[in-house]
Formats: sequence, structure tokens, C-alpha cells
Amino acid sequence: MTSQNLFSNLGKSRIFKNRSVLVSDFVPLTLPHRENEITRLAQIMSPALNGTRPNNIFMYGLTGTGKTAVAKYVSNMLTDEANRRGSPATVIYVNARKDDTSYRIITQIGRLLDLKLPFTGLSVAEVYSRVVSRIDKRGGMIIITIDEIDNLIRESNLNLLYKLSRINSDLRNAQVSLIGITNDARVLEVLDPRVKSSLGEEEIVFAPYNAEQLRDILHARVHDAFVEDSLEDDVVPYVASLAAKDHGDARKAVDLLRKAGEVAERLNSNRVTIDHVKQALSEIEVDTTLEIVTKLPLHSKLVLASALELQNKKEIVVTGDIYTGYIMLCKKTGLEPLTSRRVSEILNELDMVGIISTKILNRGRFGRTKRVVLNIKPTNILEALKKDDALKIM
DNA sequence: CTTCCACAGGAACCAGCGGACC
DNA sequence: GGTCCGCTGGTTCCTGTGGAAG
Repeated sequence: MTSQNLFSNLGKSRIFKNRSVLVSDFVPLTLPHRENEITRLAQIMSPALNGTRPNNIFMYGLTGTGKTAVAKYVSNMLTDEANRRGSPATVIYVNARKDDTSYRIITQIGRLLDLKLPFTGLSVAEVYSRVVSRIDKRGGMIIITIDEIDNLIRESNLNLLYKLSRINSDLRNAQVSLIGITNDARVLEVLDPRVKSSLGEEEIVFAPYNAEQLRDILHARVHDAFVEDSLEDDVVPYVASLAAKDHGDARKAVDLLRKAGEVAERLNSNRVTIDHVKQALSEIEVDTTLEIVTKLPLHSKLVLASALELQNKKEIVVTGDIYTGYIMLCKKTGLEPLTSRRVSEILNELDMVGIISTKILNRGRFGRTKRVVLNIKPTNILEALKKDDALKIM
């Protein structure tokens, strides 16, 4: 036994210099390939500095295209500049997925304006009017950013959105601008045209990154995140090309790189290799499968279980087979089966979340049906399904 | 050319429930 | 603390459909 401290080598990474740079909510100092969006947003928001209300803004784009990062980046710059000039402009940021009801959103907005609010007991209307008077008392420009606003639209919380879109008519000494961020532009269609046009006074669209751009983004972070020379040269291009194939999602790319680093670390390796990336990829798949499948409603799990069983027995698996298998599983578990109409819908849902893919098949005399293929390794699915007590029998 | 399969998926409807509102 | 409202997750009933078989 040496007298060396047990901990002297623990907690000191050979791979990471600063792992937090690769965590998804980190806002980097530079945002490569988003210069246009940044200047555009800055231009739209700039009137706030002279006390003029900026137009409301809608920002669309698929996940991992930098919407949130750009919004936070420009917001930080704006508040800095406002402070420097002594002109009162405040930017607040809320996330409608984290705070997924009208009540939570509006209280969160209130809290960010230093308003003390109970977490329950008041009606939304009451909190809203308190927030309004708070804003009015404070005066000046307030910019409210609502990220993942689609949740607010779907959650039948349209009322709040409607109120917010015309909040300025309730204010005398202050003005409010809204920034809405969403990755699902379709949700806008359900909005009242007036709300829609009010929120969408300006629009910024974020295109997916291509492989080359993703490479730049990763490189920009690698320097801060990793110990010098701890990445093999082909790792970043490889990660970038994988992410580019998958809708150009920068967040996924960054996650994958971090996970690869963690794998390398765990294996006591000095450098991150492509093999580590591959392993990281499969670990991510296991994690997401587990997350998706365990959260599925029981009947969806049974449908999936039926599809899983058939996968081994048959070349081509279609809706009808799955349904009969599903009925048998229901009998075994003593559950009342759902109708085939609903099961057909469940298959579509499973397709949406990406566990299976389906394709309509016309087999002439043998009818029109849907072919189902599992997208994920059966063992992973089985593992996840077994977490459910009702499915222990499988 | 016609028939007819095996479903897809739209439409209308319904029970149940949580939340808004008074 | 009751009532109303709109949504969710289902049901029933239905029409539509591409192409192999006859």
C-alpha cells in the first residue's frame, strides 16, 4: 500500500476537460452556421433598446437546429446591451414542455419577474392579472420567450396564448413582445387566425444542418470539452455524418460525442475511437427504447409484444396477424381486447415514435393491409417490455 | 373485365375525467 | 362544491382501394 490518496486519480478524467460543454442545455459562445438567424433575430429585437416594442416572432425548425441556442444567445446579448445603456429591457425564457399547463407557465413567468406566487390555489385568470400588474408596475420592454410552444397549443391552453397575444392592451406603462419557438409548425394551423397573425408578425425558419456544418459545430466544442489529443481524427466526421443522416440534429450529435467520451473513459482508454462511438450509439438506442417502451400504455405494449413474437415466426408481418396475436395475449392476461380499428391506430402511433415502421401493402385478392417491421433490436424491446408486471408471463 | 379480399382510415359518437369558472 | 367544458381514448359504422385471381 502506498500512501497516495485513494482519490487522487479518481475524478480526474483523461478524456474530458469540461464535460458540461457537451450537455444539451449548454449555450456555446459561438454558434457556427447560424449567423444569419442571429443577425435576423437581433435586428427584430433591437427596437427594444430604444423603448419600441419589437414585433412578435415565431421560430420554427426541427429539433437540434439551434433555435433555443440562438434565442438564448441573442437574449443574453440584448440584456447586456440594455444594462449598459440603462434602458429597461428584460428577456424571460420559459419552456412549455417543462411547464406544461397554463398555470405553470404563467406562474413561471411571474416568478421570473420576482413575483411571489403560491404553486397552487389561484386560478389562471388571477395569476395572469397579477402578472400583468407586475409587468405594468415594472414598466419598460419585456420580451417573453416561450420555447416548445406547441405544447401550450396542444394542451388546450389556447386561452392563455390568446391572452398573451393581446397582453399589450392590458398594459399602460410597459410593453411585451413574444417569441414562440416550435419544432412542429403544423400546430399553428389550429390557432385562431388572429392569434396566429399576432404571434407570427415575424418568422424565422431554421433549416437542418448538413454533415459539414455539424462537423464545424462539433469541432467548435471539442477544444473546450476534451483533453488535448484525446479524440481520434475520424471521430468527429463520423459522428457528424451519422447525425446528418438523422435530420441534421446537432443536439443528437453532441450527445453522441459525449456518450462516446464516457464509453472511452469507462473502458480506461486514452483516446476516443470510432468503436466507442458505435458502442455509444447502441447504448443510446437501448436508453431511448427503454424510455419510450416503458411509458407506453398497456395495450400498446401488448400490440408491440404481438408484433415481436411474430417477427421470429413469419417473413412478412401484417396487421391481421398482429391483431390475432394480440387477442391471444389479451386472453392470457385476462384483459378485454380493443377493437381492430383501435389497434390499427396504435400501430400508427408506434410508427410515429419510431419503434416500428409500416408500409401499406396491396396483395390483390388477398387484400390491402399494412406491413410492420421492427425498427429496434428485438432484444432491446423485449427487455423494456419485461419491466411491466403485467407482461412478466412472456 | 369483374370480383373480391383484408384491411385503411374517415366520421360520428360516447363515457369518463380533470380543470376552469362561478 | 356544483356545473359546465373540452379533451382523451375508446367504440361503431362506414366507404375506399390496388391488384391477383378467375
